Amino acid sequence: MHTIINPDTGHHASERETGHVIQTLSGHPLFAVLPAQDLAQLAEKSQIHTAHKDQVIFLQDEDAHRVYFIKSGWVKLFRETPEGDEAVIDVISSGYLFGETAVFNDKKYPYSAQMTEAGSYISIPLLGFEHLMLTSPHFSREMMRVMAKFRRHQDQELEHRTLQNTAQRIGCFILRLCKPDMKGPQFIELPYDKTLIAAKLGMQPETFSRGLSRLREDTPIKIQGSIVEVPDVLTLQHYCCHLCSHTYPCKDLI
Amino acid sequence: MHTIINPDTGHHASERETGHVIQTLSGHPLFAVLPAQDLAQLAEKSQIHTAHKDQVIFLQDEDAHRVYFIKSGWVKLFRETPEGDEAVIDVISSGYLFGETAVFNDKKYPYSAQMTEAGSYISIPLLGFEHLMLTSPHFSREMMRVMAKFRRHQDQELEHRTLQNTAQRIGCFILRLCKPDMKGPQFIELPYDKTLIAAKLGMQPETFSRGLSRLREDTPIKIQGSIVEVPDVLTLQHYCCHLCSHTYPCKDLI
DNA sequence: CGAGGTGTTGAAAGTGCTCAAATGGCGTGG
DNA sequence: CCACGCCATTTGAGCACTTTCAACACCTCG
Repeated sequence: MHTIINPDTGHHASERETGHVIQTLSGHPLFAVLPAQDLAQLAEKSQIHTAHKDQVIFLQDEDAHRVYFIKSGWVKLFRETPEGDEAVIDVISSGYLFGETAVFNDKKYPYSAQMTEAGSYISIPLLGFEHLMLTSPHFSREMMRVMAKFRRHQDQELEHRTLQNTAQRIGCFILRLCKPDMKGPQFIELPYDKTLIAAKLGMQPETFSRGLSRLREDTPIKIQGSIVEVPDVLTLQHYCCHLCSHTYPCKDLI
Repeated sequence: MHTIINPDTGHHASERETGHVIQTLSGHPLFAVLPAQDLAQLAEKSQIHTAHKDQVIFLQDEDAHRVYFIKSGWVKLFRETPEGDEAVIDVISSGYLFGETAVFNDKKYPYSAQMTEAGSYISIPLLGFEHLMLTSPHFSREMMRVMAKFRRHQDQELEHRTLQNTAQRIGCFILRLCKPDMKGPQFIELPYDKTLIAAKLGMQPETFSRGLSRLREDTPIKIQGSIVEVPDVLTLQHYCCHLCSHTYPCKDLI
């Protein structure tokens, strides 16, 4: 059921593709600090991949040869227990880097990565990435900035699990999809499966469904399928955030 | 009840103290990579502090001027919500660095730090630390290694909250205090308050107490006060780890 | 001895999970 | 076009676990 991509069987990058890679990567603060020459060199060795839904990008504990950057679609990062349970570490989308922590320590991926919506991503050779970290202080500084930001994100995640109930966690999830400054009603589309959102928030699908109902009772929110209407950000914010040590808007991660 | 230390009122480091700082820091892989000269320069600007129980080292959102390194005692890292609830991020001891994520992003501490047992720590000027990261690739590489390791630690923490019940989390906590290779019985002393352990594991003190009782029923473990006798690591391991995606021994963090 | 802190225990309420079943949408094959 | 089956989602009922509130034991310290 899992399809493995061999990262080494990709075609050589065409010039046109390399240009595309450069353009995509330079949108990320991490690569934006690189001199054009370094970026071009890295891009030449990188590849663009398209992936179908459910495609596995790598598996936990596999030897890591490449790091990845999402262009489109959604990627689930997760670990599996011997019993077959799955712990979702994160679900990330366009503009996010993953697999990069393998550069340090044991050069094995610490989690599995799987596409949950069809999309595309760029793969970058680990060695080139590592080389940049050793030669460019700006690059490594930026890398540390990204890592530090992610750490805060994780701290917050853990805090939420401890202090918030399920309805509040769901509300917080929706809140992050809203435009914080926008007054008045806004319409949000849930970015992926409710089942997957549940897993990401650390709850069962049934609990998620009930949590959504409760949110509907407790706040003026309206939900139809995957469309959520938030009549007023402030009300929702008051409902979710009063148990949290962070102040809204608390945008995190890269 | 909170006592604030002003990091700037410390005395100038004596030569003898500087030697001590060098010796302590060089025990950490992060500082071990530094050339003797760089380390000496950093140590000169660093200070040793002794702290009593409950002393506050810094508060969340405070401007960060120094990073810290524990020599002895235990330090609680936590955040507080407007409602007065406390989320314990971690409880760390000798050999651990903290406050260092403030170097990146906004130069504010992302959490509060408080001594929970009397002890001592070294404070290092943020600027000197930052300078090293920009000038020494080895140092910044090591820094990233530490950060990456911590990230895995956090991933595991989150997984535990999702998949393990309280008794198993407690068992896992005890297991980490054991010598993994040692056959036969071993005696462990709980390193700090049960109340604090409960908070670190994300549960109420009562739940911790009951979890301990249940652990006593389900495994051949014996507990008297803060002394735990583990007759056999394997039994405990089987009890706690079968729901976890990591394989014991799963030592983490620095 | 009394006060305060730490840890334990009991009872009741709340929360989330499990298992089971129903609902509804959607694509496929007839 | 419709019937069917599959899958995601919802709903229900019962259960297990955790929290809450309250009471109490124990220890230490003044």
